[in-house]
Amino acid sequence: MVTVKEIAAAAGVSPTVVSAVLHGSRHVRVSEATRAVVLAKVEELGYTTNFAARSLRTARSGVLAVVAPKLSNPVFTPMLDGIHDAAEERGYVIMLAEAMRLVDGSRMLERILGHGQVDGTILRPSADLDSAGVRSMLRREAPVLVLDEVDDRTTPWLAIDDAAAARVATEHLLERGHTRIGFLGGWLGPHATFRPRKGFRHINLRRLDGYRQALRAAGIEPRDDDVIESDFAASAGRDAVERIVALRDRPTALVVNNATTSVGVVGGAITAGLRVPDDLAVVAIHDIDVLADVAPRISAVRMPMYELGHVGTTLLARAIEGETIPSQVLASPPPELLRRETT
Amino acid sequence: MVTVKEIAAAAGVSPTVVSAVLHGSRHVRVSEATRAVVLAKVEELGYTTNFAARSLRTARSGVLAVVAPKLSNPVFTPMLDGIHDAAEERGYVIMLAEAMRLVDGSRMLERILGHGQVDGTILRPSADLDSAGVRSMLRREAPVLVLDEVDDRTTPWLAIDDAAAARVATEHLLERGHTRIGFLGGWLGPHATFRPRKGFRHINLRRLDGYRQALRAAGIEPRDDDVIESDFAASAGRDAVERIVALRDRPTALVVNNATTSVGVVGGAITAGLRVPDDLAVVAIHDIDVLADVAPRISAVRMPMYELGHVGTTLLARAIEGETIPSQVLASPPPELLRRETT
DNA sequence: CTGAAAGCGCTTACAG
DNA sequence: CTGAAAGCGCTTACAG
Repeated sequence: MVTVKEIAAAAGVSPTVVSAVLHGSRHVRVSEATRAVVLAKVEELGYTTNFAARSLRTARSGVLAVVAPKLSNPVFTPMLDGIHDAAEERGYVIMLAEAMRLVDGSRMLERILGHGQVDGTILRPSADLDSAGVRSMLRREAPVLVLDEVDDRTTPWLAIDDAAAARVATEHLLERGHTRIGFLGGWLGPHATFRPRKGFRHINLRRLDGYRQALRAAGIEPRDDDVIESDFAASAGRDAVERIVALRDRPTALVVNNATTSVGVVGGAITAGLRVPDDLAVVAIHDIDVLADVAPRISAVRMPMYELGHVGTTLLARAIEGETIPSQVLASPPPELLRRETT
Repeated sequence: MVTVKEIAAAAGVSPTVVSAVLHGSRHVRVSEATRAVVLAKVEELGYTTNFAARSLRTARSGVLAVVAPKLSNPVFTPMLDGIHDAAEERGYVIMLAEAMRLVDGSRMLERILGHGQVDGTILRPSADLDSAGVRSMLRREAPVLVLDEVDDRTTPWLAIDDAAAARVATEHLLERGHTRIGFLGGWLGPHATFRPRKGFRHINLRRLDGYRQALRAAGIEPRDDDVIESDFAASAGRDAVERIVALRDRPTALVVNNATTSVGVVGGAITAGLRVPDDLAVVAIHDIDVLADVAPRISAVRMPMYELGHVGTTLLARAIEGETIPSQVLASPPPELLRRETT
């Protein structure tokens, strides 16, 4: 392996100068001639940086960890794009980890908790913020930013206005003339397996709040039996629709709190012989590519996930540089309704 | 930050012993009593490994880079699961990178090409193996394994029997009585923007081969105009179906060489007023969750992507340890037909 | 404009 | 069973 020392020897300068040529220095000034010689030798001998050595010396790795549940969820795709773009702009590289895999003793958790490998972490929690792995992460000295969720502890967070998103969806259905609107999703009510900390309104509950606000604003009292608990799997939509169809007295429209589930909802409704949107209208919260390709195309509320990822990563980079960063709701762009064929 | 040296001082032993307690050593033996004291101090002072220092010393980072086009493609989900599982078993951690982002000068490429950060790379190429970034990666001394594709250069590869997958799909349609079967996908024929190297049959062309083999085995001469070039985007399926519907003389069944596209194909067919499968039968190559949730549910050939990722990662780990690994087609499990409602 | 030297924290052959 | 010492490759205050 070619080292700085070898380049220095070949170019007839000191390692100091090589290092300065490679990425500048406040203390060292290099003449154009020297710089050219060094660069030529770097090229000729095929020098590449040893990042382990650099990290050890500078106490910076240039790596950000991104932890999320089910990274393959298409909802995260634009968020990851935003994270990548901001990371590149700020000189960082991304290490991705599934939250589910961060069990005690996993290699990845070891690295996030250790030194010299990860400068900071973006954590997109699932409803349960309180796994042992996550808790130890929050105790680490390296900065953590909670993304797409609100945290009532001291960790800084950046979230979308989820209540507004559900309001936009519900208002759209109200405008289409519906008065009996259901809200379908996971981890919502008394049957949820996840128990939020006392007084803490997690992402799904904040959306539920928005849905209820919109109904009340239209003079409709929300009904608890129109809040339909389901799972997050794609198949959960089909299961839920089967239950809904069996009801004698049922909603004529649904706000579906999960883009993937909405595909199953519409698929299940059609299989059950319902006409969509005539017998059942559907709006998904979150837009994903496939919603525009199924038949009928599914209406959705676009969430600013790219912007969330981009702004969040920039905030984390600032935290790493020592700034104290504020927790906040992403101001713009607001959630936006995309009307398609299911409403 | 707590260091090995500090633990040693607190426990009244040398750094040598601390290191040996933390992860064994061929040369150093430690008594149970000493071990207990060291571990107690590690716990008490909250020691965590500095991975930069370890990597520098051992010349191993324990990090594998995984490079693929569009990681969010659901087709890759099980492959990434397999990679993660095998990595964990072998003591590695994964760094994910989008191939498209590995442009010249990107931070991530820099790291893959440098030392001390990445021990080896799994490369799932897109049809064009020849980007500048990829080429320089193949020139690096750190091992590279090409996954889910065949490479005619010296890089070792592990691939699925893609011809067999297309054969299975085509044979199923033949059994259902179809005699006019089309093959729809990207980068197939003379109109493809990608030009494979002379004599090189890339993944899509190998599937095309399998489709033709199955037709010929049934005594049907493949027709060039039944090979329908499309894009990989989900919307490409809708566009392609519009073109197909417009034909006076058209296939009654399609093998769709892309799971996401197949959703658009079925959606577009329904929007165009076709009955699926009566007017148009569809089989996708690759099974993804959503195919089982749309209406009608889409038939597919399951590809062993989890196994591909798992075996491939194990091979790469062996290559890193100095073994010469053979290029091969994954022997089992074979591609398997999942019959649903579109055939 | 350039060089000599120290040191980041770890692991490991070697000596006892 | 344990310790002293070297060194991985880099960057950086400091001296000139």
